[in-house]
Amino acid sequence: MLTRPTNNRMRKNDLAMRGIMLWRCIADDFEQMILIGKHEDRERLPAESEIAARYGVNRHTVRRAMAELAQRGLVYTERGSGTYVKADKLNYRISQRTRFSENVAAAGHEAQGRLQSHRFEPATEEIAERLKLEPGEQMSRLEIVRASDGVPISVATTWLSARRYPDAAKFFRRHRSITRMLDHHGIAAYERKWSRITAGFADAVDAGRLRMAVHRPILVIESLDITPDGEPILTTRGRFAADRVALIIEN
Amino acid sequence: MLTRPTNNRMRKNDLAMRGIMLWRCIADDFEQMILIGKHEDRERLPAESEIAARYGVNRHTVRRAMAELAQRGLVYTERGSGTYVKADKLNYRISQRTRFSENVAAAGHEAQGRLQSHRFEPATEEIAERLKLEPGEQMSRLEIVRASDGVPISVATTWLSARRYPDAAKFFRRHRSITRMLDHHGIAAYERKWSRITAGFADAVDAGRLRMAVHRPILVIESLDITPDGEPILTTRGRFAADRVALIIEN
DNA sequence: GCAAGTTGTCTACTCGATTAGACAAGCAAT
DNA sequence: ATTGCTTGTCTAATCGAGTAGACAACTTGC
Repeated sequence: MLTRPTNNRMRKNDLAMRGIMLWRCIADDFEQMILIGKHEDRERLPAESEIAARYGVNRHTVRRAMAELAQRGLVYTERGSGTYVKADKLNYRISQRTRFSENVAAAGHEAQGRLQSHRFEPATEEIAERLKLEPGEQMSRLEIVRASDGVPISVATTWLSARRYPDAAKFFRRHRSITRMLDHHGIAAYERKWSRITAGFADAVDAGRLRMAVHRPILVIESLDITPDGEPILTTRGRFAADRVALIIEN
Repeated sequence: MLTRPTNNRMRKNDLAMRGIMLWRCIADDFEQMILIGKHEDRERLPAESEIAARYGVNRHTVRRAMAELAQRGLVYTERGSGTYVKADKLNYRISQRTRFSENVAAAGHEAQGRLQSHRFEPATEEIAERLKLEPGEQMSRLEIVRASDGVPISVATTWLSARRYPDAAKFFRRHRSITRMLDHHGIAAYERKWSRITAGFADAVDAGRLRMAVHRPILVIESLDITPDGEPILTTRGRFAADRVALIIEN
């Protein structure tokens, strides 16, 4: 809550608040509350008109704040009913068969994937070693943003050999699926060899793509995918919005 | 500096910056730099036009930011010459004879004092013990904001016996000086018995009066003043903007 | 003294934030 | 089905942020 919710004339005299728009203050208040965990998942928030009265602002200002929170995936609105907290994290299972779309489908949502950028670059030592290639070999580097019901979940950088998979970007752009892109290159099945999980903070670029604030935490998953024969195919560095995902590992 | 100083069209798409005004971002950047100590005292900042070019904004927007910083006492402008960093802290000497006005005068500045509020309240045990009064005795409680050349330095709560000094508020309001207020009550001289120094953060009210951000540190000085005979006169709880003051104790 | 550079001030304009009010559309419970 | 409440949408108006340009007033170095 604002320091003085009922009086927004004082806000203008409050140094800390000057230069920050009303809707942003309100949005930040609710974001804080939700991320702190003060609300249940699917909990109904007060009506827009009530929030407006509580802050002493117009209802439209509250709507602006809620629109912001909705875009960040923190709440969702149902016309005629109310605005509800979306505090559930996507349970993202990391297994031998790890597929983004299947993880999202299992949660009852619809998955989207979008190729943000594609370029060729030589393999670093690190990547060459992972994929058993020569350092300096030309690689396809795909930057893919993945979302669940429109809410961005992760941004992943994927490297694969440009020689072996020359049309990776083209096929991914067409089918929006790594699985089908590999299918076009004659790889019918692939599985996860290993995953390495760390945590950090979103940089400006990732934060923008994930529609999250810069200071929020992310989960970083580096991984290697192989054919059933053990042949390395691709390696990925994924950054997951930690506020929206929980990783599940079952043994 | 902003993440992308040269391009402020991207700023609008940056989630973290949406709803925060341009001048506020620029002001925050410079405040950060100055408080971190990246600038010398009296160092000249780039010209307004150059800062504007660097951020890709209009010069007026920079002026708005600088006005903010000037009001917070972080910079000062000299017409025709430039804008300069004001990173020097007021050396506030705590001695047997501690006077705000004398400390400010010693630094070559002009002191101001303003009675923010005045009310009567019974003495707490703590205060009664300090002043050798009965708990519950009626006290005058003065809230005084003190400034140096217009920059707020401290806000102090002073308690003295309403019975012995019935016109404390009236005389202070007239002369804006504790010394002269006491003179009217027949106290020609007084001295500091003890001071107790702690640190903390400004609450919303103090932050507003000190024109500082809520999260900035303050020095808290509790003290007792007595007559040369050892008779307790008043006790004070002062909150000093730590960014603007250094306390000097010489033995 | 002069020229170059800097802050201070003014006007005019556009755009978005915010307010205000009204009504449509949809949900839920009686 | 009706009633009450809620979100969605629209219009109109005010105010401040930000842009643009010009000029005055002032400082500094030559």
